[in-house]
Amino acid sequence: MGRKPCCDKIGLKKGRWTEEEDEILVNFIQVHGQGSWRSLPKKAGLLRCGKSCRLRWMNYLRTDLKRGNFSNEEKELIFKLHATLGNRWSQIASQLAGRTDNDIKNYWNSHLSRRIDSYPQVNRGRNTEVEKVESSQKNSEKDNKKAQTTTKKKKKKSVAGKIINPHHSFKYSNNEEECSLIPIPDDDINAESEFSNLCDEVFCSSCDIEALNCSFSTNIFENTEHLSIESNRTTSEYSCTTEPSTSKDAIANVQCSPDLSSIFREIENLLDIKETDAELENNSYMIGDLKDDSFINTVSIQEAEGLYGNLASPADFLWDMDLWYTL
DNA sequence: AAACATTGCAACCGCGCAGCG
DNA sequence: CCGCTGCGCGGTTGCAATGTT
Repeated sequence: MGRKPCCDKIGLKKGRWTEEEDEILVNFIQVHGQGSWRSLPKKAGLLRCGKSCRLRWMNYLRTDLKRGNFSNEEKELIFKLHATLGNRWSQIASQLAGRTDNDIKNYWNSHLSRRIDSYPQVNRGRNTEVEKVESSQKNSEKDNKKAQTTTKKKKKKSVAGKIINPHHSFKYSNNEEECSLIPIPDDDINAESEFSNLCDEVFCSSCDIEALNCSFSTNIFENTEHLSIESNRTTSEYSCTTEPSTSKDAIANVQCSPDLSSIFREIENLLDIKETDAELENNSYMIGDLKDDSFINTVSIQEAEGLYGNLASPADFLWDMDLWYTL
């Protein structure tokens, strides 16, 4: 026996709500209050399903709802909460006054997700393994396209000064610099958690002793004396190769914290441009447009830092780490 | 100007869960 | 403990608005 429908759908209206229907619903709830959605339509005289009434009220007619564009503070909070909560939209919505889960879900799907496709997949709620694989495949396709465009760009210049975080490996990997490696203790290895396997003992041979903070998903350190790291800014993945070796065998693709890419995307967001190529130069992020290869803008490091102040979660901590550098 | 493609968002659908008898 | 009911959630769809060719 199948599940009983939530209401008798025969003769019920579907689709967009009219002003008259809205008025009837609002008036009824103002007099009788919320609750008993199943019986509400009949009592109120609406030819709608109870669920439809509830949805209309919760997502649109409630007086405490905030309309209009999401502020930068709200966007930042959504990023932050999504990193820890995944697609638990109702929980995210509970942290944003006046925003509904549907609002946030829609905004995420249409605006934000495409900007952070490459973020590490942390606690993604009820997503299945199949969905994760599919998502990963989609991202790869996008990244491939983007990579094809990016290769047309001129090679990046080196950055003056030291950067003590994955920026540096990113920058130097383009120049095929090597990083020497100090093995991390066994008890630091925990394959269960992407972030718990945090290695803070990777030293870059080309920039004295400064830590590169990367989170590795697999133990790639055993019997490895040298490690060369290539970073893909678009995917936030670091592909590692051992050195010396007869050939540069890729031994692992490791996921790293959202590095510069997260900042770049935020900048893209702020400047309302769709696809950029950005680099750190002269104490500013240089923003170029991939479409016509033209220079667009610079954003100071202080401005970029300001985007990510007072962050607390593990993921955000790593974002913060991305901003550690000395010049 | 028309046809087609893309985007944004309101609304729908099905499932899981909690409460209750 | 079991089945029923209603609610809430997250995924998906449909369509109007907007952009592009």
